[in-house]
Amino acid sequence: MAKGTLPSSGSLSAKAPEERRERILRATVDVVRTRGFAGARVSDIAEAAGTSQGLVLYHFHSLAGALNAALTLLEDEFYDDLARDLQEQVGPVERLRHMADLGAGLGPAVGDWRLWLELWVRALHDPDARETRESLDRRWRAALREVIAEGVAAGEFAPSDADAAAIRLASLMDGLAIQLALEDPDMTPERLADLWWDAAVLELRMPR
Amino acid sequence: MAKGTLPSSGSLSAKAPEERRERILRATVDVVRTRGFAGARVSDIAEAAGTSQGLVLYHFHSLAGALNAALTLLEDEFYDDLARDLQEQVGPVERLRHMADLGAGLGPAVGDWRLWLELWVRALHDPDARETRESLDRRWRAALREVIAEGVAAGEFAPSDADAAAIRLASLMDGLAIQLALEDPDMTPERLADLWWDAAVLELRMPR
DNA sequence: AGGCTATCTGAATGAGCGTTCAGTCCGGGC
DNA sequence: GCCCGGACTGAACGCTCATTCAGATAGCCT
Repeated sequence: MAKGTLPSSGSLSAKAPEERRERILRATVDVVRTRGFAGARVSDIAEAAGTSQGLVLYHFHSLAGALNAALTLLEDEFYDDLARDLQEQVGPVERLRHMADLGAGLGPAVGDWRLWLELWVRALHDPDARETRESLDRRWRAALREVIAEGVAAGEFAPSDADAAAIRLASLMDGLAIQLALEDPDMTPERLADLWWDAAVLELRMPR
Repeated sequence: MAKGTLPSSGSLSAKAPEERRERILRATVDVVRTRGFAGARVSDIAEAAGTSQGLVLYHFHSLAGALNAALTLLEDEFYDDLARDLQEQVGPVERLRHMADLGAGLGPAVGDWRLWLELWVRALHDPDARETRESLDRRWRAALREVIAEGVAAGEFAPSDADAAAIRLASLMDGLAIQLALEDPDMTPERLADLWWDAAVLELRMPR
C-alpha cells in the first residue's frame, strides 16, 4: 500500500531510466536528421544512443513509436524555443526581424529545416506525423499573425490584408527554406533573411 | 496459320518492348505518387504495370534505376508541358496568371505537388534526385524570370528588384503548394492562386 | 529449318531488419 | 537474507523484399 512513493528513493537510480529514455529520443532525432525517416533503423538509434536495440523497443513499443515520440518532443521544444526567443525581443519590428533570423537558422537555431522536410513527407503517409505537422504550422503561423497584429496596433505595419500577409510570409519562409535545406548553391542564410525581410516590408507596408 | 492473330509482326512487334518499358515507367510514377519513394516496391510497380517483377529489373537495372528513370521522364515532361502551356498565352500578364493556375493545379495539371515533396526529400539523400530537382527548379524559375522580364519590357511590371521578385514568387509558390499537397484544411487551389496572384501584383507593382 | 538473341516469367535466394524472448542485473521492501 | 519487479541485453526468429536465375517464347538471320 505504501506504493505511493514511486519517484523518490535513490534519486540517481530512479532518474537513470528516464535519462536513458531521453538519450534515445535525442539519438532518434539525430538519426532522422542524417538518415531521414525512411532510412532510420532501430540499430542506428541504438548505436547513436549507446544502448542495445532491445532497450529502444523496451521504452517505445516499436520503431514507429520511437519516431513519433521524437516528433512530439521536437514539436514541444520548437514551440518553447520560439516563444522564449520572441519574448526576449521588445517590439513588433524587432520580433519580426528576429523571425527572419530564426528561419534562416542564424540566431539560436530553433530547428533544422531538413527535419521539417522529412516531417512534411512523412505527413503525406502517416496520420500521426500529419497531426504534428499541422500543429507546428498552426503555432508558427499564429505567432507570426500575432506579431503582425501587434505591429498594426502600434501603427508600425499597415498591410492591406493582415491574414493574407501572414499566410504569404509564412509560406514564403517555407519555400525559401527548402532551397536552404537542399543546399541550393544560390541560397544562403543571409540571403534568405534578406529576401524574407524585404517581402515583409512590402507586404506590411512598413515605412522606411 | 499465319501468326497474325495476336502479336502481329513488323513495326508493332518491334515497338512492343519499348511500349512495355514506358508502361513500367508510368506505373513507377503512379506508385511513387501514392506510396512515396520510401514505400515503392518492385512488386507494386510490376502489379501496376501488369508485368512480372523480373521485367522491371530487366529493363532497369534495379529498383533505384527504375525510380531514377521515372524521375527524369517526369522532369522532361514537366518542362515540355510548361513550355507548351506558356506558349499558348499571349502576353506577360496572361502568362503570369496562367502560372498561378498551373501551380494551383487548376489549368492542365502539370504535375502533382506530392511528387515534388517526395523529390525534395529524396534529394536530401540521393545525388541523382538532387540533380533532377535542381534542374527542375532552375527551369521553373527561369520561366518565371523570363515572363517577368517580358512584362518589364512591355511596361506592365515595375518590380524594384526583378531577380529578388522572381525568387520570392517561385518560393512562395512552393510554400503555398506544401499546404495544398498536405491537404491543409485552410488551403484550396483557388485560394492558392489568389494569394499568389496578389503577391505578384504587389511584388511587380502592377497597375490595376 | 535451325540456331541466335532479345524479351519475359515465376520461383528461388539471401540479406536486412523489426520484433520477441529468455535471461541477467540490481535496488528495495519484507 | 530473500524475493520481486523494473531496466536492460544479446541472441534468435521470422518476414519482407530486392535481386538472381534457369527457362520459356518468339522474332530474325542464314
